[in-house]
Amino acid sequence: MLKKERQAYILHQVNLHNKVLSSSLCTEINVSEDTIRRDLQELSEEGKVIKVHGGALSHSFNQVYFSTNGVYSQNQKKTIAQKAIGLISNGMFVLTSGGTTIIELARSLPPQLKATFISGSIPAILEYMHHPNIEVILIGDKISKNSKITVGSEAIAKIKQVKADICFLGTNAIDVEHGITDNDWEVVQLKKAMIESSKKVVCLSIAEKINSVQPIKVCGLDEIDLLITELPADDPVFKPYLEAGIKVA
Amino acid sequence: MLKKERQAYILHQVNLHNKVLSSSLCTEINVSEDTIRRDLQELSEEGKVIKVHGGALSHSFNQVYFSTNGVYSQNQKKTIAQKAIGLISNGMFVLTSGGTTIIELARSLPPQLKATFISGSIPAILEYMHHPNIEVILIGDKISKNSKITVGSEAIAKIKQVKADICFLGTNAIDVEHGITDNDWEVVQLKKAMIESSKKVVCLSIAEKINSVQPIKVCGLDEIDLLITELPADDPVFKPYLEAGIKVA
DNA sequence: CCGGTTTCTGCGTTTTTTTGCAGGAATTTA
DNA sequence: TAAATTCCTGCAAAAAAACGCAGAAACCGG
Repeated sequence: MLKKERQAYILHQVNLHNKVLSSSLCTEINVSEDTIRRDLQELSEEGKVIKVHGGALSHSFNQVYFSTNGVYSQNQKKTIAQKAIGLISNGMFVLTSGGTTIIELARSLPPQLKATFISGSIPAILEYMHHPNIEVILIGDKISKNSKITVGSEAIAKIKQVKADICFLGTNAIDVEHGITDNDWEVVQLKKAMIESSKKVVCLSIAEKINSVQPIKVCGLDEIDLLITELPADDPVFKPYLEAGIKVA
Repeated sequence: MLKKERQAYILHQVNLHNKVLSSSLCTEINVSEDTIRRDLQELSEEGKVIKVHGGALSHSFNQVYFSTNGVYSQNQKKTIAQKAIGLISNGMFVLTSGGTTIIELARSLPPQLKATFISGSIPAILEYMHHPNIEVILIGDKISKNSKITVGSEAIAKIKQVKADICFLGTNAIDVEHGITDNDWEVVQLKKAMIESSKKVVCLSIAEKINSVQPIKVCGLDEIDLLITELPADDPVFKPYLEAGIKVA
């Protein structure tokens, strides 16, 4: 096998699988590891692949996972926020949890919207406060420094006193079988209370979190009215969710 | 699994869920905890994640909102804050109002201090949250956008449930004859409640505000235990206050 | 076709990287 | 305060990479 041929094969494999192992290449092509290493070296110098210890990665792999993009998935979150805003109308009482998607929602609220937002999330509250026409109700209690949200029985009791028109939950993991799950016990208690206190429950989740599971259960899918992601509602990934009776937007 | 691959997975998880536990990662990827720790170490050195005890946090989520606004008369307020800090000891329950002097106090708290701070002021809460050892209790209710503090009957009711060791009031105006006065009716109600709920009441005020009057009365001098300004305690301006039975520091 | 040169490849050795492990220190939690 | 985690340091084994070298193959001008 010619050198050029070999390198073409390697390149092909890298682009196909986003990664190659030197060890598997040298058994596939039946050459020594040194040869493979030299090939990878050259391809790397030409910028065709990214050489790493044990093999090589495609350039796209690096772009996807190590993007210097400041805020992760911000564009997706903006899309989600826009869809969510369509559900809010003047005069509504809106309960929200915390999380970066909720922050994006808070930032994207149209200035002329007049509504009342209720939350215990400090970052979310900060955004709501900047809005000219929104009334902000803060849920008080002990602050969890991790999640930057008020947690505890007082907070839950306060939430239970409310009857909100709609509740937006930033979602950490959603799965057909396990429903909504999360990783912070206290935050889960809050979310449960929020769900109980709202006429309509909307989950905001970037598509990547779909079909993932976290240790603590928030609620089953049956308690969710609407799931919002950045994908179009007819994406095949939603089929099992639609069958479970959940609406998708 | 290649090292880069592993790190990409970790980064992905962190950005997705805002936090990861070393323990869960090492079972997911099936490597030792040391390896995970080393990966987190590297990613943290590259600024991709924030390493914490037991795992890592996403950088975007941990972003702190710094109110870098140039504080008026900052040096005087720093002096006041230092004097005030001397009154706080470990284990205390501390009630604070809002205002820039209080913010300065919050920023100057020594890191090893362990105490519980209770407030409805959003800027103050932000500062308390940055402190490693302080428990923060947030007073909830409607937020007044003007004063960035929660106001209303719920907030007052919550304050009345507390019995704090000490209460720090940012003071807008103090006068021998009229006592403490302010210009926001709702904030005044809060301060009154705070005074009632505290064993000891301390007024923080820059000297400029001494002998000035505002429209709404908070309380008379007799309800104040201590007045702190940036001036030395024996400054002649305090003479009438000392005669009125108030202590000055 | 031929001698000389260049390039390529594989092998042995040395060096570097990676990973897991044991202990003791530090931190968190009850 | 005591127990349990988690963290750090040094170390050793395994894997991979780098290096030097030599034989083989290809190339090339005459």
